[in-house]
Amino acid sequence: MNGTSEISINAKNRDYFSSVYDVVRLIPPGKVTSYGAIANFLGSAKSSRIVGWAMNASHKFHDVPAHRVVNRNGLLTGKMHFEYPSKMEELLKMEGIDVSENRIVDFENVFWDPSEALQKF
DNA sequence: CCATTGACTTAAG
DNA sequence: CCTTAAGCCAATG
Repeated sequence: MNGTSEISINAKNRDYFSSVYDVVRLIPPGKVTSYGAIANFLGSAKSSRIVGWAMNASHKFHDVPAHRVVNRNGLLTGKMHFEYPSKMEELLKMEGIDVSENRIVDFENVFWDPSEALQKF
């Protein structure tokens, strides 16, 4: 079989990466969360950078709404990694989230904390 | 195994 | 609000 490389990547990253993707997939439309919140929910609050690492590879997984993950200030720090820089902002506004100057407007009101919304598994 | 990197976060000035 | 610096940890070469 020739498609084993992609599968092996998935298998190798299954532990942490897949857990991150699971959480991101559960973010309700119109809500956002932060890298640190995801890391905290997964039990490793200091691995927020690893969550960003996982998101960098999330392009392979079409079900992951990466635009709903921002940094703890509500800044769209990952926008440069989309197909084009304004894509992230467009996707957010399409869900009713207002964005101004690369920042989520009323960030605390649209913030979705997986630790409160989800049961730990 | 060592050095570098990074879609983070916190603290300090 | 701005920039630096340090801590952090997995991936990458």
